[in-house]
Order: sequence, then structure tokens, then C-alpha cells
Amino acid sequence: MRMTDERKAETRERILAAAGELFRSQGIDAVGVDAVMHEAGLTHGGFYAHFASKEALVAAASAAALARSAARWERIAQDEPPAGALARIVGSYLDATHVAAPERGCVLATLGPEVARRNGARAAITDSLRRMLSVLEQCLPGRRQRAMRAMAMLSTMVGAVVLARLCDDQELASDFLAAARRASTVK
Amino acid sequence: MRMTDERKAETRERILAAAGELFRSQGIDAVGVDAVMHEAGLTHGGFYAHFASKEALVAAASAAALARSAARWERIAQDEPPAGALARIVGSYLDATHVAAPERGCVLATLGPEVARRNGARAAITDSLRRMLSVLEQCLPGRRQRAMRAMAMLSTMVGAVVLARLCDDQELASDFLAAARRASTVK
DNA sequence: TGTACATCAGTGAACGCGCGTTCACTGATGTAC
DNA sequence: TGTACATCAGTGAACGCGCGTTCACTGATGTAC
Repeated sequence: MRMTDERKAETRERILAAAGELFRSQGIDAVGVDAVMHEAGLTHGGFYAHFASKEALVAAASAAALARSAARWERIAQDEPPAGALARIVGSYLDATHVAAPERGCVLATLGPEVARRNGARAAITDSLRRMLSVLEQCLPGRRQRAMRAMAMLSTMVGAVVLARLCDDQELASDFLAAARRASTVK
Repeated sequence: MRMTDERKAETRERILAAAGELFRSQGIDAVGVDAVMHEAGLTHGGFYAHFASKEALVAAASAAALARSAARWERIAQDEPPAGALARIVGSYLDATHVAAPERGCVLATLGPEVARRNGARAAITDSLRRMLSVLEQCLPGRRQRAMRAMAMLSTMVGAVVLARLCDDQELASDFLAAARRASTVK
């Protein structure tokens, strides 16, 4: 069944995508290698042709998933004027759709604490985290303390999504999003 | 070895405290019932005299740990005038000591996404979450939109601690804390 | 162009291990006489 | 007050199960002649 290098790379991407979705929706430790491979349409034994260990997959999948978010933000910032880009980024992040779909959502809010405990994964996402901060910084109005304001804004966004997902009460959840939106735009 | 009801309750508290620390520092799925019981100075078999299942422990330990935070905030708000209380609460939350000690830190930032995936635990912490919001609201200056501003502030605090723990770079981590402190006090 | 061989992504059975849970037990303590 | 019994928190061996990882294999495809 030998495939060309290109097809192998495609399979690897499929495994990464499956892992990214499953880890985000169920948590890293709750998802086994076999579940990831099954989701990717393969059997579990083939996993080690692509990754050295589950830890390596965790790092690669977290990094890939966050890199997608970073790339999307960068695309928005290139296509629109700063104020509009910022509104789009913040608006889509602090949205009930995002809260309801962790499997496709921001890794910072779905896996933040879990990734923070794993040195490999933590190191692997740092680059995307900086890229996201940089996009916010570029889009922010005014000149003073933009880096700091970008960090505070990202903190508010991540925290609001985490807290909205924690709420048993739908109304409280959407209040968290509204409050964070207000804090991020009125400024 | 029969103990009086009081001693049984003490043992239960010891199990809850051990679970609270271990879950927060290593993650819920990474900590087994036997590790919790060993940390509490007991053997694993006795666990089921206190809890119906690991899930029940997760809910009880998360709730107990967050309730401690809520009680501490309430005590501070009672002992000090609003502005001072707010500064103390925010200052100790957005502190490098807090970031460095997840095992004793706020459950929202250490286990937020993990608890959000578990219906039992999520329901169990809602009360403490509301109490914490209520304390912030009481301490906030001004009258307009206090509930909303309290939610945005808690979001910023939780997000900043999550992100500071994610940073591979110590300097970036303390920048997140400083940025969140600034956003929470300048207002 | 056709044939023989080498490659290696993916298969599926098997491994040791630690998990959550169960259970027969034990022995210190509370209760009844 | 002293003795016999009941209780049940805690012990430690055992259970079935799913985990991460290994490995002999297979067969479609690339390469050499």
C-alpha cells in the first residue's frame, strides 16, 4: 500500500486534524491514540509511522490547531482596515457559536491549562500565541501601550470563553461574552 | 477501626483537599483514585466509603476548592473598604505566586475547560462562580453596568493566568499579569 | 513495454500496565446488658 | 464497672478494561533492468 510522500503528508494532516478536534472537544487525556486514528479513518497501529509518541502528537496537534487561528487572524488583518479587522476578530471569538463548538475553537480556551502542564506542547504553541498578540497589537487604535493592551484584550477573550463554557446557565454564559465584547470595544 | 462521624468527615475533607491539589497541578484525568487516597494517607479501597465514584469526587473537589476562593474573596470584601478589597483580590490573583502554584490556585484557571466538559462538576461550581462575581460587583466603583464590568474583569483575570501559565517565556508571562492588572485597575 | 524486486504506509494481534471499581476482611470504637 | 456484640472506616487483593506501544505482516506503488 505504499504511498508517495505527498500522500503520507496528507495522512499526517488528517491525523492532526482528527486529534485537534477530539482533544479540544473531550480533553487530551480522554482521547486515545486509537480514537484519533479511527477518526482519521485508519487503524491505530499505523500511528507510529507518523509520530514518535502520543506526546509528540499532542504537541503537533495543539500547535497546528492554534496556528490555524493565528493564520486566520493574520488574513483578516491584511484584508481589512485595523478597526474592522479587530471588530471581526473579537466579534467572532466572543460569539456563542465559538463557545458551542470547542472542537473547532481556539486552543487557548479549550486546552490552555492542559497544554500549560506539558512542556512539549507549551513550547510548540508559543509562536502562534505571539503571532496572535501581534495581530491584535497592529489592529489596536492609539499608540500608547499597545502591546500591553493587546495582552489584556487576549486575556479577556480567552477568560470569557472559558467562563462562558463553565456556566450552567445559558443567560450567564452570553452575559460573559457581552461583557467581554463591551470591554474590548468601548476602550 | 471505626471512627466517629466527626472523624469520618475529617477524612472526607482530607480526601477532598488531596484531590483538589492533585487535580489542579496535574489535571483531572492524569490523577487516579489511588494517587488521591495515597496523598490523603489512606489506601485506595476505602475511597468508596466516601464517594460514589471518581466523577462524584471530581465534582465535590472542584466545588470545594472554588468555594474556598469565593469565601476568601468574601472575607476580604467584608474586612476592607471596596477599593482596597478589589486591589487585594485582583493583586493576589494576578500575581506570579498564583501562576506558579496551580495546586493551590483558582480552579477557574487551572481546571476551567476540564470542568466545563463534565456536567456534574460544572453544576457544582456555579454557585461559587456567582459568589465571586458578586464580590467583584460589590467592590467595583461607579454604579453603571457593574455586573457586566465584574464579568469582564473576572474574564481578564482568568484569561491572564491561563496565558501566563502557557508562556514558555517568563518575561511574557509577567507581562500578561501586568497587562491584566493595568486593565483591571486603571478603569 | 514488460517483468522482478524493494520499499514502507497501513493492518491487526499482542504486550505490559495502570485505571476505576468490587469485595471479603480486620479491628478500633460505640452500644446493650 | 465489666463483658459481649454490632458497626463500619479503612485494608489490600482481585476484577475487567482500555491505554500507549510493539511487531510480524501485507500489498500497492516506485525503481531497475
